[in-house]
Amino acid sequence: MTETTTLHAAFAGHVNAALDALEQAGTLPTVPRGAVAVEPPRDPSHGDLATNAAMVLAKPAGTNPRALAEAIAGELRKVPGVTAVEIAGPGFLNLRLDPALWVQEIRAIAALGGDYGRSALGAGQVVNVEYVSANPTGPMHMGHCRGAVVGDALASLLEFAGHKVIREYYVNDAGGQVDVLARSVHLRYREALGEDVGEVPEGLYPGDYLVPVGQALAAEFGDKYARAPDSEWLALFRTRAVAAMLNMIKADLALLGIHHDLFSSEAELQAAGKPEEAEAWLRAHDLVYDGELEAPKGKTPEDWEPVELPLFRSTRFGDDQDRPIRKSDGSWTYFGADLAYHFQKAASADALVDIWGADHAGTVKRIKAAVAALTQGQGKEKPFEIKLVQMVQLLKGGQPFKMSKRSGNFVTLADVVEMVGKDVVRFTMLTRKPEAQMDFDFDKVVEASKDNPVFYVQYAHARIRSILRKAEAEGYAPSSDGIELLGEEELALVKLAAQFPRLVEAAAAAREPHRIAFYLYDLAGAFHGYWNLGNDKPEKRFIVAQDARLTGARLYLASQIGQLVRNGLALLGVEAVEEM
RNA sequence: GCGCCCGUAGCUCAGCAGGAUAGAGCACCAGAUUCCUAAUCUGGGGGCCAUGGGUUCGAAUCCCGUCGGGCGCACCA
Repeated sequence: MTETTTLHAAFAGHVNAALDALEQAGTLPTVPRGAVAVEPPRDPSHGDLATNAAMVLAKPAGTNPRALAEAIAGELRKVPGVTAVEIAGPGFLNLRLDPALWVQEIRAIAALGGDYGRSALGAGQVVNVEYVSANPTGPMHMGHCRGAVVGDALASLLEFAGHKVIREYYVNDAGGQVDVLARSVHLRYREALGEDVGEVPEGLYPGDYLVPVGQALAAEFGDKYARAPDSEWLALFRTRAVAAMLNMIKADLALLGIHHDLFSSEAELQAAGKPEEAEAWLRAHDLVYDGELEAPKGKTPEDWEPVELPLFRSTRFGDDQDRPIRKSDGSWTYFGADLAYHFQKAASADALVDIWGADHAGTVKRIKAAVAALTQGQGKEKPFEIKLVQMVQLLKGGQPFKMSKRSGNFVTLADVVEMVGKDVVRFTMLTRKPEAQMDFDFDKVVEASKDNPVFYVQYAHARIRSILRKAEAEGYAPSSDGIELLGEEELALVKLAAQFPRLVEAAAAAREPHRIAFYLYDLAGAFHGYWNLGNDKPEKRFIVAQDARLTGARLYLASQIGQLVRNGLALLGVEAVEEM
């Protein structure tokens, strides 16, 4: 065997081979097997692995589950290492495996090291993951944090599952907000020149973070633009301000260990005429027309008046109303530029994933519609998913914490990372499924107590490193020589470890990195439980005096569990610490 | 009014492409420390999986209605 095959992958293959054999023998007609699963049963007394193949295939095959189960069982009994195959319940096939087979899985972890769990599932397909994409008008705040962490972990997970991943950030540097930014910076520029500007007027960004930007411009240009009309400085100040904000955002993201491959500028996209190209194509296919915008649903504002605008026919794709791609002054709406942007992304990827905040949920339908229309027109529709991460409610001592970029009085990501650390922030954001709302209580998280699952997991790794150090000092070394000496308790740990590869695939397919975090928590729990056996029973400790073979085998197991914890934490971007 | 997300133990949440008796942490109760890190572990009580229907061999999981919470609803981004 030149390639190391993990145990679950091997048995998925064995079940498949058994079905092949039955097809060839004419026992089973050729039917799709998509729903066939091979997984450990919830109840360990049911065996080591179970498959639902007979139940799932009975109906399409026109036979009954028990009869089919008998036939499959016959094939599976031939597989080396299978000690028993039982048919249970409505037609489950429960397999019991030779413990030696499980023990081999430890060697697989050792052989593959950091690659244990890596999958070819993605088959090299290029997936573009766009995440964060916060407006470049200020530093990152906690509202951006969840999407940033989830997107980054998802990107790592997809990579590990065999995709080529592009980590992309879309820079909205073309709209009205960046003009406001430029004017705010101009104010700070005049302030830096000695002018008393007083309070920052309503409608401009008041945050102190713009002060150094104004100072830099004052140092570079003197009072050249202090009294000049904005036509002379607006574009320049906008460019400078956006660049400064982007640098700040990149520094903030770096604190979380996040680095994008690509920053795409909306302004450059527009300068290159991409939205015009998209519009022309959509008009040619009757997907954009000049029409009257409907009044908003619900409460209609007093100043509502009908206008004619170029509209995209998103209602054809299930949206509530057609959406404008240009404003009445002819400039692009956010949507108009965004559809061109997504079209551009689709050209260099096999699939697209966007991570958005839930406050943008209302625009999902229109952009999905536009991407479907445009990529269909290009030949084949590109898979495009939008993962919405729900709001994070910031609490401090039970009191809600308000965040508002305009007030300039918000909780920055940098502050939080400084307070609690990157690992706590990242892990905490991943210990809840993204589509559920979340409370982030500072006092709780700052506590850094055992309430934080991240410590529980890191502690498991630290303990492993600790025992390996201690053993080395006492002259023991991990060794697979005595691996057959490992018993029930060790096997339970191995069985949990062996699930990692299929978990990676399931999590990647579902685009749900949080599953890795929960798995690591379980794994850490199993390890701590095993460790504590030694409290009552000295013979269950890792280091057993006078038994170098058993000690070596247990250290070998510990070492591989440590490797596994590192592999999982690496996907989440959390450090595996040596000691605590 | 409409769209999307959520509703599982007292609290915070898992539940793996419907699967066999619904899980964990916290809190509560009872225990464990001359012991490789007690930042830990062992045992116990606690559930009409919001609610009413439907789909099927089987539903916390899929479909429809209702109730409750969140987000959004012009040319903003």
